[in-house]
Amino acid sequence: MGVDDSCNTGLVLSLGFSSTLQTPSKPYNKNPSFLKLEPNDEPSLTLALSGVAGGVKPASPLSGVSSFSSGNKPKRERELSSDEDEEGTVNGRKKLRLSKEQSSLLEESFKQHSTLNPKQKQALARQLNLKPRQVEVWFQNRRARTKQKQTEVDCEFLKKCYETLTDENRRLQKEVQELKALKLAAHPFHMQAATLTICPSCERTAAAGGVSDGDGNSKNLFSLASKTHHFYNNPLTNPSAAC
DNA sequence: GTACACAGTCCAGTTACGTCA
DNA sequence: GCTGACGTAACTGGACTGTGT
Repeated sequence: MGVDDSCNTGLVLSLGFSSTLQTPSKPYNKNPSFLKLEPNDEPSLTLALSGVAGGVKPASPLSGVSSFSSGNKPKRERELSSDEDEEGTVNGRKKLRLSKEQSSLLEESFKQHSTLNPKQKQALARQLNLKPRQVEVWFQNRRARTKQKQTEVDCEFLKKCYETLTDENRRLQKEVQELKALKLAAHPFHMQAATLTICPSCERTAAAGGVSDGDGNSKNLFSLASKTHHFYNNPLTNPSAAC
């Protein structure tokens, strides 16, 4: 799909929304998870150098080697408490199915806060007759699913944006063509110069083609065109951004 | 004040189990 | 009964933060 294609240009095109960036209120979160798009949010496209744009988590120079220097216990060993392998399974991985009551209570809790502090986790685990680790895992997976769903919704929204902008671009291109034709009809002698530009960023070059109007005033041949282009106040639809 | 170790937590990605068509 | 797809519990590894020494 064209929208998803990356060009290896080092540029990042992102769609942002002005009003409701929902971030969970907890100390550990540093990634912009749980970004929610609301129907009324104004989309804004930004173009930035990859890795320079805000919100991009910088890769640690030590990533990939940090485990060598870690003196920590292995995670598996650390996280398995003494009562945790009591099922007697080969690798301690016996999957259980949460009951409907457990699931609905977890859901209720998740609605109130998508992360848990240790006390909440303990309390919930006691209430559900689960291990705190299970509650923690459930919340992690639940957050991941929420994010995945949100990503899918965002993707659909971006597709629609793309289609809308494509249509808009087509319409504006057509309008430019019509205005050029109109201008040619009004100033047939300047046909050659008039074909030079359609873009405000080229205006300076075009101004060299200005002529005297007989009163000694230099007239910009492209004043009409540049006025037309100044309609593009919206950066989303400004064709000069593509230049 | 700084450096280090450690515990705790997060996320992204993966694995593996249970269920259902 | 077998099988593949799917949902999800559980795991792994890296990164980060807070705390104690």
